[in-house]
Amino acid sequence: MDSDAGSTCSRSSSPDLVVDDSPVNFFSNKMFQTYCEENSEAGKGRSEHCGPGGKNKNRSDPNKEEGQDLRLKVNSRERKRMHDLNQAMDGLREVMPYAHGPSVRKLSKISTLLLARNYILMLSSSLEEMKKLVGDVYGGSAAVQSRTAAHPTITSAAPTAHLSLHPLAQSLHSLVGGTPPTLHHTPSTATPAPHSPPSASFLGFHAPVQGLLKDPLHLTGSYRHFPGMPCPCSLCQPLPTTTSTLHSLSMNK
DNA sequence: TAGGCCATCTGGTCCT
DNA sequence: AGGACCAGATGGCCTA
Repeated sequence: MDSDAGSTCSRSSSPDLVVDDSPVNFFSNKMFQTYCEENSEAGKGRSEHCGPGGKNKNRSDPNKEEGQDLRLKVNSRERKRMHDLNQAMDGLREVMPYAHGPSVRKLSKISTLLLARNYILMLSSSLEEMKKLVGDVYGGSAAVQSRTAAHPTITSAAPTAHLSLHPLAQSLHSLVGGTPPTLHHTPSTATPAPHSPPSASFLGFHAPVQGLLKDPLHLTGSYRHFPGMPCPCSLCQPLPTTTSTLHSLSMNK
């Protein structure tokens, strides 16, 4: 009943509603407002029927009207807060090296968080590797330090990730039976804009993996795996090399 | 049909 | 006092 409207706009973290990144625009969205109004009515009904939660105690309160208004306001705020949270989650999904698109099921919240965590860890370790590599190439850490000092943002993990991901992808997906496609190494385009977020194409993966893998984290086959990309499934968990904290990669659910 | 995921409501707690 | 944040409860939708 009441959740019909809710599910319509929230099931997919409001992809239909979010036509603008601005939260203000989002919440001034007519559709959302309509939903809120409808849901407010539904909320009343729900309260009267002692719906979810079943914690309604003062249904016969003399200040019922005021109490209801307050309750509706609080509910609306909470709803808005959760929508903001979902928007942020969508924003996180967008920058994750994972297949996007209408035909690909959206990552769940927990999977998004796990993937993001692994992604960060992988980039961190890749950055360390890159520093070592550059240090070796230029014969000393001084060169590295001078370069990083001059261009702090250029020490983005992107090239690093590209270099170190290659063996990672090979090893991981040979284990799971996937056939990691040849990584496109295009030196001319390998260097991203300094402030551009890491993307799959930048990391050398211009196309999704051909195979869809089953995984033990309840990700259905509709999820696409990128070779070497951090992935919430345990098979694709990157193997940390630098930090001890990386041993707890698989956050216990 | 069971289980996963999600949105929503709700009351409590903490902060400004 | 009002708002933000949190966690528990509940019910709907979807998929295996």
